[in-house]
Amino acid sequence: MQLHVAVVSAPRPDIANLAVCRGLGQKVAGQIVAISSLRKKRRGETLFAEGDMADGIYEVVHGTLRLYKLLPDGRRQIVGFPSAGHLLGLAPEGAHVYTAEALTDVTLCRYPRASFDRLLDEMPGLARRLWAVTADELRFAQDQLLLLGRKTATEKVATFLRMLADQQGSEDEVDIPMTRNDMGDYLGLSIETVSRTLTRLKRAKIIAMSAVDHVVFLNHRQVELLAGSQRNA
Amino acid sequence: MQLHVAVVSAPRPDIANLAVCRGLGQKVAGQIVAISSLRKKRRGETLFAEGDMADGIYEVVHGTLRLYKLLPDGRRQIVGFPSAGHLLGLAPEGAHVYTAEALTDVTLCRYPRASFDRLLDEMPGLARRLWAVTADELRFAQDQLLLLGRKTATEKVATFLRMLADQQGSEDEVDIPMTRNDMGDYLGLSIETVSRTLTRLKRAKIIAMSAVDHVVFLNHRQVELLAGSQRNA
DNA sequence: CGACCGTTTGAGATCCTTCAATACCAGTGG
DNA sequence: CCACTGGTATTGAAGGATCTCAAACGGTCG
Repeated sequence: MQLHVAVVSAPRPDIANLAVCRGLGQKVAGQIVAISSLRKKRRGETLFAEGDMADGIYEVVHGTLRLYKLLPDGRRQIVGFPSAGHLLGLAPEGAHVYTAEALTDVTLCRYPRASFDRLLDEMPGLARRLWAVTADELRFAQDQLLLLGRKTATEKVATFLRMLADQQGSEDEVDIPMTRNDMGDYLGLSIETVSRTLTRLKRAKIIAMSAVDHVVFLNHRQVELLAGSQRNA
Repeated sequence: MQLHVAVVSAPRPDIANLAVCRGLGQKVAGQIVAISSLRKKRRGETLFAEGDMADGIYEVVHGTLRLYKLLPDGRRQIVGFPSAGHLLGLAPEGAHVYTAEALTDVTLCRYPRASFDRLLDEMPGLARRLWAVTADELRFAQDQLLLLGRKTATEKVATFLRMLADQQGSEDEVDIPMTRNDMGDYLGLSIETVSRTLTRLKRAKIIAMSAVDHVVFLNHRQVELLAGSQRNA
């Protein structure tokens, strides 16, 4: 239902160096692009839901998604906010284990399961690359376990802001592309606690906010300390 | 400092079908065994610490480990209790991101980084297998995120008991091989809360305990409900 | 038997949540 | 231009789940 053909015959330049391909040969990268197709979702739309059969692997080209799991009564845990360059649906087989929704308008590159499997057999480096990517995600998830299990609300928020900043390559300013609700469901906090914590950080002159979705770090030292950067452990 | 030579020249039968090898050819499995060496640790000993250079990959042959991360002030989050068949140190490069300690006496099989890398190049199926294993661990970690971020103490404990039971292949009895302290640090709870929660489950006739480290499920239905098994979502 | 270590229980404090009201902001229609 | 509306964010007050501190209990091992 997408523009496969158009894409394949005239891939856009930014597709040419997709993250999956990085580190693989030129020819090989071409083969990957050949099986891919673009897909777009508007803000709020669902890409796939927890429990759906995983019929493909996706790479985010543009925009940000929200991945989450639900408890029967509706409590939600967001497990990630993948943006450009991230892969999802990496479970090699079976059903998706989380729901993926567009946080902003997004463009994705889709690799159908079957073709992808074939490529895995043909291209020696690919599986290894996917292993590396998945291992990285695992490491990230384990950091998040520490955050959810053992950090206080203030530490959680500080960690989150630093994380966003790193992701945006910004040293002392952050845009927050998600709502307080999303932040809360990512950090294991209520929306009110997120809000109050930000207020407290403002009052303590650790951050400033020019808008509800824009934070400036005033006291880097303190932010690092609260985030409990691994290096100082 | 271990019995490498003895092992390599006379691998014990149970080593022959290690988990890494599963699904790989007979010949290929032999090659893997060839680069491996056995290592033993006694209860309480440290296999490697967070921050140590990852010089190898380990597979648990016998016993159980405790993997954890620390905050600067000593707060601890246990990220897993790998037992026979599990792989660790799967980060393809760099430093270990958690500490690994022996929960019980353990036997491990070690694959040195360098030799392992060589094998990865030579054996097409291996990287893919490692990808699958790592993806599985990731899925598990994400379930744990939901637990830590959104479940109540009672739900956490119930989930934990069911998880242990599944692991032990037992339908309605569980041995708890770790202390309350370990349980707490795994579930993001204090040791007292773990204890009180178990007491409440006992009083509610949902479980019974013949010893501090042995639980019997009395009301399966209720345990499942509390654990919030994914399927009912 | 006594010491030790882990577990349980109790009481009080704390952090975070819940419920409720208010504030803010962008978009819409009068 | 401004009031109105809907959605999100902030703030307040009260309650509750979990934590901390402290003491008692229980099993194990010399």
